[in-house]
Amino acid sequence: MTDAPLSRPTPSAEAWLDTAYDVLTDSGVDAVKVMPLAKRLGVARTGFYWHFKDRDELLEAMVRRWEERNTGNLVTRTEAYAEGIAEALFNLFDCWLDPELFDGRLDLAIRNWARTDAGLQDRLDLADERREQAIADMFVRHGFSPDDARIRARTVIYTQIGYLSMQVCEQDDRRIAQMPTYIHIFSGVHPTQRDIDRFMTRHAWRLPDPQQWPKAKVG
Amino acid sequence: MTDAPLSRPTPSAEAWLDTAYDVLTDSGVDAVKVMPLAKRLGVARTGFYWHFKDRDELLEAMVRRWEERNTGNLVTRTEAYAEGIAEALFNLFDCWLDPELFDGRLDLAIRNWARTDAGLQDRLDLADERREQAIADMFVRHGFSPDDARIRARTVIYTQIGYLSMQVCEQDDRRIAQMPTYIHIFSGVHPTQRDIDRFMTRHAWRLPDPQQWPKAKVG
DNA sequence: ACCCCACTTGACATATGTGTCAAGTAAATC
DNA sequence: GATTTACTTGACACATATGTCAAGTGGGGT
Repeated sequence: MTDAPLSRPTPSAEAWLDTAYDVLTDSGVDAVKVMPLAKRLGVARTGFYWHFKDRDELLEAMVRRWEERNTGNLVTRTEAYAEGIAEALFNLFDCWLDPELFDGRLDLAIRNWARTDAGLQDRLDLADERREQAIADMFVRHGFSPDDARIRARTVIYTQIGYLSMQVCEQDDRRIAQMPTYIHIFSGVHPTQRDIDRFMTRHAWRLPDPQQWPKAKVG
Repeated sequence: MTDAPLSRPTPSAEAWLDTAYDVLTDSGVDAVKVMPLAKRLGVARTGFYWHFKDRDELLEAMVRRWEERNTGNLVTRTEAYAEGIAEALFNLFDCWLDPELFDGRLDLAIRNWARTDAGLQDRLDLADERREQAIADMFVRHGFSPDDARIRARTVIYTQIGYLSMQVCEQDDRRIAQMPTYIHIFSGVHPTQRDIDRFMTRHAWRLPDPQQWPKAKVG
């Protein structure tokens, strides 16, 4: 694992990286091997070593891609302006819908990989602590006690990681329809119609039919 | 993968199996290889093939071990008698504390493995559906609407799988202390002092100091 | 004392992976 | 048109894995 920042990868290095990413996210690190990647790219295996020192350097590049993405965006979403806890949670939920904000498949792959790589596990623990703290702070800002906020933050995080880990595949519209209920469970508060509409409008293009937007419950 | 039931393993087959289990649960399937297992056991690698047809047969035996354990016990816990939803959830939480009832490490290992094995993923999906249904039924019995019950069941399951997936390591007493709060989040109801005492008594031997048992909140 | 059964072993054949190196190619620069 | 630069290649050396097989060992039953 090098410390030097990977200097603007050439198109071909990029291709190795992209293929490695695909394999990592859908089969795990153990499947990221130079020989199969070469086969997939239809080039000679040895060319790899011109672009990367060794397999580890490729893997390190992938970890970078992850670090620069998931946690930062998530923390930023928790800091967005919100009138109440429901709106704040809706803001956070944007991450679960937009792969640009949070790459769930990559997060899961990194998480599994970390199980057998102590160094990576340390980096992951740091990321997790940052995420948990950011979400707990959000609850505190909306009037929850610090202890309660921390456990609620964990519930939110564990639920999302559990969702990813269980490979649930639902269509966006179904997931979105359930989100107001999740908000109620996580916060004890029913989102208002205004909260729901704001969220649904933001994700309207993911929803086939605006008539099916959920209605707020009296609460 | 054979269909014949594994007939009463010899002591030595048992040793292969146990070692394989250890490696599976702490490094994943990809690490379960005959050669390293042999090294660990200090015997010749080839002896393995007297006890098992091939590597797949060993893996299949491990999946059996999992199927015969986790889901069955969990479903049974959801069916235990309970005066209210809080007590019912406490009953379920026994699984998260007693490795005899639910082997979290094994569950996680199987889950990761299933990501690259379609057949196993199917078996896992069936297990997950059974678990979800059992927990949802439990909520319904305690007065929740079917839709709400289902999402609450998912929250409970995802939270636990997320907890496992995140490799959180906390001491039993800290986890136990937080459980009443989780109960409140999952059900919207604060457990009574009676619920808490019943649960704490059951797990007293895991708790160093009875003075620190949590107190019920007015709710 | 014998042999057989349960089990173990080392040698072999083969596949798949890593990484090095000197030679090859093709396009841009001089 | 010659040279340099960027990149690719096949041959080599080596490690690690799977699975087969014929030969070996050692304890219990006859």
